[in-house]
Amino acid sequence: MTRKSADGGGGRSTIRDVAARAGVSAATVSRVLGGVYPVSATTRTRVLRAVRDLDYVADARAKAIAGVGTPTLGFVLDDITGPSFALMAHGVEREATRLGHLCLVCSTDGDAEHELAFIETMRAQRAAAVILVGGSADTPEYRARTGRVADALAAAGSRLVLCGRPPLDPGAPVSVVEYDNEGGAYALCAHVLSRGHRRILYLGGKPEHTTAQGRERGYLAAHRARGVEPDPVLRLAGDFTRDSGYRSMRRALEVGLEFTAVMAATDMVAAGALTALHEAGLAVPGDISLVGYDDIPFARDLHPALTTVHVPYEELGRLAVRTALEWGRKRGPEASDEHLLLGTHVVVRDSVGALVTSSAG
Amino acid sequence: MTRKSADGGGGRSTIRDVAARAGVSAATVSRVLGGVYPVSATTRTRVLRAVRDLDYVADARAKAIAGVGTPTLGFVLDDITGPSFALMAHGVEREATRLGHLCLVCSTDGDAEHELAFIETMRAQRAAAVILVGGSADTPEYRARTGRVADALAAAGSRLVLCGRPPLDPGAPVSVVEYDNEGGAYALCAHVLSRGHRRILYLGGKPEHTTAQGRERGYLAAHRARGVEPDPVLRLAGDFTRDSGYRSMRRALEVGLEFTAVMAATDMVAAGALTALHEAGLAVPGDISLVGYDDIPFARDLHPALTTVHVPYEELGRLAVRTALEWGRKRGPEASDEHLLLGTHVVVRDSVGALVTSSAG
DNA sequence: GTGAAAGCGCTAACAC
DNA sequence: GTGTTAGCGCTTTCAC
Repeated sequence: MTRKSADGGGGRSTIRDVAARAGVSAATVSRVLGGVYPVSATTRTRVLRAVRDLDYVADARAKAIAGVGTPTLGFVLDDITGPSFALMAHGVEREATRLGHLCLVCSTDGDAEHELAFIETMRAQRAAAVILVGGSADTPEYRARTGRVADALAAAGSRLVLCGRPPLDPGAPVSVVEYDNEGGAYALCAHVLSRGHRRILYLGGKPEHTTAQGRERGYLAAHRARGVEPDPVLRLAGDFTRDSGYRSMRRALEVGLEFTAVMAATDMVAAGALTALHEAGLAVPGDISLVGYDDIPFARDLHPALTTVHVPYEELGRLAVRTALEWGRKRGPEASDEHLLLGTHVVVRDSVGALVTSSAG
Repeated sequence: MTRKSADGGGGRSTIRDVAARAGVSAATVSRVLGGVYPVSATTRTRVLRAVRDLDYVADARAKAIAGVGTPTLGFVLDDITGPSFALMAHGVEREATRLGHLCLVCSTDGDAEHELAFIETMRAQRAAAVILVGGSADTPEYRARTGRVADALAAAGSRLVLCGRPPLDPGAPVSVVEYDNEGGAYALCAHVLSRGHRRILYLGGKPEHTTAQGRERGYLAAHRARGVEPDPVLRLAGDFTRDSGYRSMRRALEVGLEFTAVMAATDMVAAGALTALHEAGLAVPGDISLVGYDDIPFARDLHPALTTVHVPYEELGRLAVRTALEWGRKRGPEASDEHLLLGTHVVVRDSVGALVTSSAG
């Protein structure tokens, strides 16, 4: 048999199989399935019946290549397991499907190589846009290479969007949708400072990570605005996990670091730190104050409820796809590279106490 | 201009553009890009140079249609935002890309209609498999319709896999990879019972949800095995969110339900419940004991650390794709419908106390 | 209204 | 080694 015949239950059937069964041409089948083209009622029913009989579904890839496919959108994130990533991913996915796009995902576990490879794959898939979700390690190579893929994407009529990640070098054809990372950290730290604390332990992330950097800048700036020089000894690197927070806190306690408050780079880190504090018999906020960052749902259920900064993560994801898609629509005579900066705000709960001292700082 | 010419920076270029620029035929370009076909060194370099110049990337959809595409795999979940979903999703994604597959995602927010629609889309995309992640509402219609799409997928050489969701009616062409949901609940509840508790409040999920049902069955079975008849008044429905746990707990307290322990359907629910308990001035486990389910990373950081049941979620996700793909490979003469059942285990932490009574129960 | 034919971007069988 | 040709499954002119 030279030609596969797709009978009822067999392999996938093609438009020609349907055409044959209905006694019409493939073009006619395409037309009735297409919707609005004039077709006689009887032909239409015959075709529809054949479609049902064969359980036919048109091959989306073939349609795409013929120019009428479902647009696709790629998105990349470090690790979907992190609550803030999950929120952004959710926003991206919801908005994309709302706008009739398919979502191709990839998690990179922070591997830049992997990220680049996926972007290339998306280019091959002719994705309408690719969204990079969350911060990344910021190195000159990163900027150069990402700038290059942004160019490639742009040249192919697609678009790179940075979601929750700072812009590349100016001129790079990217859209960026981020939140005021540094500003949030500044406000948060200012709050802690205002309660009298002067030695605030900063439990950070990887030093080269953009998100970690932004938050640290906010921490530093808030101190300086108050005229207090932050002790470098109080800044510890780590990563954004619960375990990292736990370990860092233990270490800090073991080596006898002196501090009255701790500012964790994320709520997850804060959670781990809190447990370490409890285990050491320290009361929060009685002995030590603690703040996080992200306002994940869980933050309320820590004990004490965690003071933190709220970030509109889901909104961020939604905006990223909207921005990307709108750009695609109005692109042409100078659609300027957009840069959205969403606001954050600190949500005060019960984890920071006032530092009572005999003399004001 | 009748033919779009893809010069350096313009639109996406085709294999013919590359061929023209290199002064060879499209077939030759395809061959050098393909890899192993014999091509003269000089031709190869010329072609490669043209590829670089044009920044050419072959259209994956066209390749797919020609029979050499990157296989794709669709996966569906309720809401990526839930920690256990995120874990499974991570497992799925990691394993899929490890095996060279692309991942198309879709979250349904529990909407069965949406789920079905996405499966249909996956069929159109000729996905190698579609994985349904997490439990679902279990109704006769659900079974019938899902069975039908399973058939359709099977007929098209694809595969439906249920990950963390119980099997459909026997005979349906699906693979299922689940964990011992009921068994875990049984063990957990038995543990609480063994500490002397007899009135255990069950904070459940939606009554028709398979996961909620399984856990409730475990709760019930453990009671009966101990010879204690569970009071129906102590079973409250809700959903799997933190807020639901918080609200249910408050209600339970307000209406004066009597209980000495609470078993929450998930750790998230437990987190909310814990906060409500704290707010009511009740000590855990001093006054009331509490257990969760899922063992999400956060569970350790609740105060007290939460006793819960550990589920190998990420592994579940990985196995789901492996099962699906292996099935595709060895399918043919009776590859039986697989059904994997992974074990769970309770992890005892600090949230349940012994109930001291004058007379044993 | 409907069919034949060309074309989307690619690969593979078949020449030379 | 390399070009030509014929598909892959679909849509869309262009005739009739």
